Amino acid sequence: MQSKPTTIKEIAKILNISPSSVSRGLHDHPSIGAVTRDKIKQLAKSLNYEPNKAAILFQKGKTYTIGVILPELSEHFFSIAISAIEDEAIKKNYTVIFAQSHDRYEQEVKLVEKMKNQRVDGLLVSISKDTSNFDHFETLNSFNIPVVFFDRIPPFKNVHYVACSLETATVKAVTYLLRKGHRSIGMINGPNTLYASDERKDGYKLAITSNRLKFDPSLILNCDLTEQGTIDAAEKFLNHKRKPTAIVAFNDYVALFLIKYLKKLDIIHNFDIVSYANLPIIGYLDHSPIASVEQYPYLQGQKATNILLDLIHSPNVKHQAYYNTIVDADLIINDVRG
Amino acid sequence: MQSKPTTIKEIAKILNISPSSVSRGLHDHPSIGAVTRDKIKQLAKSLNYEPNKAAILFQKGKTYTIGVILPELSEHFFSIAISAIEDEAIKKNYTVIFAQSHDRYEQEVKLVEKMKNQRVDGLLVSISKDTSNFDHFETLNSFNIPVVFFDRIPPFKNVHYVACSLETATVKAVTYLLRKGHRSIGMINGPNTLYASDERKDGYKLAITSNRLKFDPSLILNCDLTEQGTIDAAEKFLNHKRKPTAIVAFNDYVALFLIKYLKKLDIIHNFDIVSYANLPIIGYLDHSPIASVEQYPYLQGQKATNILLDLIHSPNVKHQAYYNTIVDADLIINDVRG
DNA sequence: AAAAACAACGCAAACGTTTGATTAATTTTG
DNA sequence: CAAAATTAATCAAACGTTTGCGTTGTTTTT
Repeated sequence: MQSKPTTIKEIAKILNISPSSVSRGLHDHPSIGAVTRDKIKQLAKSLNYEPNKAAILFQKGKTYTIGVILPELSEHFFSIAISAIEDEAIKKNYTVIFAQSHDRYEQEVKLVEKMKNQRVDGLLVSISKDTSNFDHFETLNSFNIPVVFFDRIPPFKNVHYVACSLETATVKAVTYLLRKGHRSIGMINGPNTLYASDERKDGYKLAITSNRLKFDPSLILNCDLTEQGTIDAAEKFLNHKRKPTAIVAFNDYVALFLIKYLKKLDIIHNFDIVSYANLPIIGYLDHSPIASVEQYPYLQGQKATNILLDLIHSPNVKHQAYYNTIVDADLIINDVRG
Repeated sequence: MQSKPTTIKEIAKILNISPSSVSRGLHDHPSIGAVTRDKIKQLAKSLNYEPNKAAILFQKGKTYTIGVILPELSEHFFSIAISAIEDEAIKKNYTVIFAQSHDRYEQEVKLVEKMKNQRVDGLLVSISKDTSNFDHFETLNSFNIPVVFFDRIPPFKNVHYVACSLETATVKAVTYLLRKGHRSIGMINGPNTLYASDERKDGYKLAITSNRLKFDPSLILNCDLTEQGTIDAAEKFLNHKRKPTAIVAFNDYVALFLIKYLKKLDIIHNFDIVSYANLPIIGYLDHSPIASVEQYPYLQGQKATNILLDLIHSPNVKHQAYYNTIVDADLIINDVRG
């Protein structure tokens, strides 16, 4: 009893007109009579006609689909971002397909290929941790598939991207700690492959030097963002000749690992920690960061999607201008301490 | 300079053979010579040929796409689940498209329609809070689109589903509290439209009665799962003639609202709270539930996806047997208290 | 040596929709 | 009233791939 979906052809046959007329009728094409148009629409509705999207996509060479590649959907930041992407896409009648790179470069390369095969109309990408080569995105260029990077973006400007000004945010964060009287501030930074790491570093430097203090590079440690990596960094700080009294953590996960470790050593009260917001309930922690950089994932997702849709709809001319959108990050002070 | 993707036709023309031969060559069809097959494959590779998926989908009437409809992607449980779904789907070369009902029935109905239009090969659904009518899924039946429900499932058995035995889990939870000496245990339950609410209620009853205690229905309160709803329920418990000493919260969000409220009143220490796991770091809370029901979202997502793919690949016969898969939930005791 | 079997390929239709070109019917215009 | 313009509809091709069937030419079987 499997009923096949109604087609334009069937409607045409019943009404004794041509399929093209039906198509035009359904699309309010000017060269169709009002009477037949109404008859077509009425019958279509009563037969529960649904356009066969596969056929349309095939015919038009467009898929009305945007692809999203991100490192890890279970990370709160990305789940919020893709939630925004879907909300925004559905408004414009686009469908979202997504895939996770699981922070692996090779997987990312494969997924870009896959998305290309799927003929997505555009691609939204947050690059993986260990992506330093960006050739796989070049291909998309020649196929005229626009790409907008968000949050985790490549370290150059000649691409479209939406990201936070983490530099500015970091300046705010470090300045806040300086105002609180801290004179030795450690930073557990991410890997150097990430542009986000550069920004944090630059912000740190800028905050220090513009307060006429001397910048000590050994107070910035790189970290692979794992728990062990965080512990290693923390240990180095504990043995540092200028043992920091405050630490800027790369993100809430690092902050969490750090807090866990410092709690275990029972020295958590000797430190003020500032982090970058990833987790929704970090503020409810026993010992939580005293301030957090809010990166507005929903807003980033929204903006990236709108830019992408804009590029999709814009004429095929090579853009020489790139969207380099910066979403302001804010420092959220977490007054209530546990 | 926008290069169009290579097609089978072009390959055929270059090799002076027919498109059908090229197609067969690429698919290792038996009735094609080994020599030409290799020539075809070689040329295809060198021309960077990628099959036009839209065309194939159209031709075959299959999309190799599964749709996922869930209430809210930013909820941790669902972000984990869909992460599993995608991981599982990509293994079998399926693509995932998803959409959020935002817990609204009307939206869910629309999305089911949309998914049907998209001609998904199958659908994975976690139903919205206020869905009590399930007609919109009936349509899919006649179109032979299998549906597997997961986690939030309809209150009847003649559908495919994967869910937790929340009844069993609740028995475990309440029994645990009874063993700890609690004699008045409150439950902040969800809305009655959810099957999950029934299960919790049944589990509660079962635990109480099988311990030869009398069941007091007024100790189970329904809640709309909002912060205010939680507070309302909490207030009722505080004014209850048998004021509970332990509370079973519908989920971590409710627990969070509850803890916040009880902390504000500074009576948090008078209560033991048990919850159902939604949030990754609930254990790090200042005051956290003493135990948590783990529902294994990743596992549920995996199983649901595999069942769906199974149904997709199984012959079109009407199944009279339904997959009713129960994933065991575990009670995780949270020994370390803040 | 004739008949049968097989291997390797081509032909053409099909999937559902859109769209430029065309025709037929009607109305307007000088 | 014939010619031109307008309206309303049809025709046919196209999008890329797959697949049942038919057609060769070659090899094996009797």
